[in-house]
Amino acid sequence: MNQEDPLPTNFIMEQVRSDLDKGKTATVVTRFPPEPNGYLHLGHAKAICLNFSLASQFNGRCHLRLDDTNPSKEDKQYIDAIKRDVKWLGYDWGDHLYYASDNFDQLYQMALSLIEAGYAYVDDLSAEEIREYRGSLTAPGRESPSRNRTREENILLFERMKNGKFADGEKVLRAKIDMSSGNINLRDPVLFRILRTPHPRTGTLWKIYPTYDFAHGQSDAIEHVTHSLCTLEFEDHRPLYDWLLEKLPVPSRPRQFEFARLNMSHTVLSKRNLMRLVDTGRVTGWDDPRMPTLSGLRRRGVPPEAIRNFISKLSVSKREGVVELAAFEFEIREYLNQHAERRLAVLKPLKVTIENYPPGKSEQVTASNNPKDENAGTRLLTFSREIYIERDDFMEDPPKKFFRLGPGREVRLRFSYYLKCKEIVKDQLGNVTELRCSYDPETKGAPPPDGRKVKGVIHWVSALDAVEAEVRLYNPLFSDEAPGKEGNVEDQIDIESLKVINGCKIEPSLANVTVGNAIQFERNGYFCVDNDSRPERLVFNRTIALRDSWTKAKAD
RNA sequence: AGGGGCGUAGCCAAGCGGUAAGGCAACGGGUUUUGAUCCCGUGAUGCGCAGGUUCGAAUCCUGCCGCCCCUGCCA
Repeated sequence: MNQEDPLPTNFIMEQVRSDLDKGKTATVVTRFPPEPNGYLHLGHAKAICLNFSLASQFNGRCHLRLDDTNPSKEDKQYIDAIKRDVKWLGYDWGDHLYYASDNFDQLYQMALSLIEAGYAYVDDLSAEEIREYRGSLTAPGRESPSRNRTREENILLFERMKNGKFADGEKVLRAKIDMSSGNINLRDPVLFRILRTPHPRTGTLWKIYPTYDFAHGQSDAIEHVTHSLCTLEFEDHRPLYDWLLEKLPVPSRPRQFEFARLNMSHTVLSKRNLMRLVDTGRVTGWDDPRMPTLSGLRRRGVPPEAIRNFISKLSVSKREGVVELAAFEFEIREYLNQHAERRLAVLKPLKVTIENYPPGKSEQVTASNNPKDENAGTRLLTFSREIYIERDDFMEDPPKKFFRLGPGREVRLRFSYYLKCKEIVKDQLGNVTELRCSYDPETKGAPPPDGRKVKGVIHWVSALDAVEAEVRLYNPLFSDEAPGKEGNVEDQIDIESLKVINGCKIEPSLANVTVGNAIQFERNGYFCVDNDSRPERLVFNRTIALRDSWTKAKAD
């Protein structure tokens, strides 16, 4: 994964370069440390790309570390999903898969050494009391009565915590730092807590678990991580991160650097909100194609390359902002335009009978698979007397700038002939049910001898070999720019975010497309086969529509 | 008694004392058998505000203002 677009420089790269130049470190080791308590989303993608590409640019390495220090929230199912998603994004951690839980024993020993050094103590205070003693943002905290226990007593108590002699929450191990610090993280933070919940990996072996603050920096040190990247809300934790590394017998000295997390318009990117959407059943699951999860984007047909390009163009800074959805959509189209093969598919079919084309006759026309890629080759399409065109490509009473079909109008059928509308057939309700047209046999793949021009080119499918399919059209989950700012996200879902169309007529070659392949339905958008698709019932997802200046112009 | 961050175009963002990169969006124009793609063009006399230092300031100094984060035994 070395061949990415050149990354714009950013403050973290500059830091690394300078550390290398000054000899502060010989190699670069980063890590992506998700907690296995949910599915990865676009926000994680930023962290993944950042950590992996930073390491690869400097010929270092990036670890995947599952930060599994809280068994009450974590679950095994998430671990596999996380690994699968990171791989799908295009990154490889090689042999460097780690778990914070691998370090439980070492962390316990380190805690012991902190106690020995007089920097930690077992506290009897309840959770509520600790909160009370902590003080407030503007008032200093008070020292716990347990703060001055002897080392011996602390060690004994800590051992008993470990051996399950106390109930959950009865005691905690705290660092002894400064209850009057302006930084609340330094007011004797909790290092270990009692939790009888079985752990997905260590089972019932442990009755106590380290907190994030105690586990993270030390795990970084144990893995010899050099640059530990995290998001802005951990800036306040850095003094504690450094304090622990200084006091503990650690094998290396990692440093923490913070960057702004990704926010995107019309999207929610917090585990809490995504979980709500899933739990309330407002989406079909974590992999609903409308979800900004990696599994959702994958099912939607968004190529991992597009995600990587998007992230790499964002650059990295400490400014909290909101990236417009359009910037992401641009990268999806950009990639798909180069790589997706083109096919003809009629979403809302309108039957056309070509009166001057002999009944029973058919012929083949050649169609380019991808004008952007000569190697993609060509394919043959059947042309016949009866075809389907898009309902939206016909208007009985067209406005001035409408270039498509209308009574007496002529257009080109893509890759084949000129077609002229002679007559409209309607049902009793006045709905247009069929068009009777004529074609010009002298226009097959070439301009007519008389040089007349048509402005419109429309797609079509022969009634002879068209295949039926279901197509699911997606729009952003939220029409609101900043969903969830107030109120519940699940109540803000745009009902237009999913439209299912049945009875679409698509060219037969589309029946052979497999999951994971991107296809452009010409003039419509980029599509992929959904997991729900079966040979007898094809289902396609629209990844994203083509840019459309026509409907935009119409709206003005 | 508070602590930690951040302010450059609608959005993202370079810039590191020498006279405001780039991308997205938007808007014009051209090409086109996808109203797509592609190509060309248009935007900050000004960098949160006010002072100061300097020949010269988005960059240095001072003071304001605005926004975000922190009082889980979550991460």
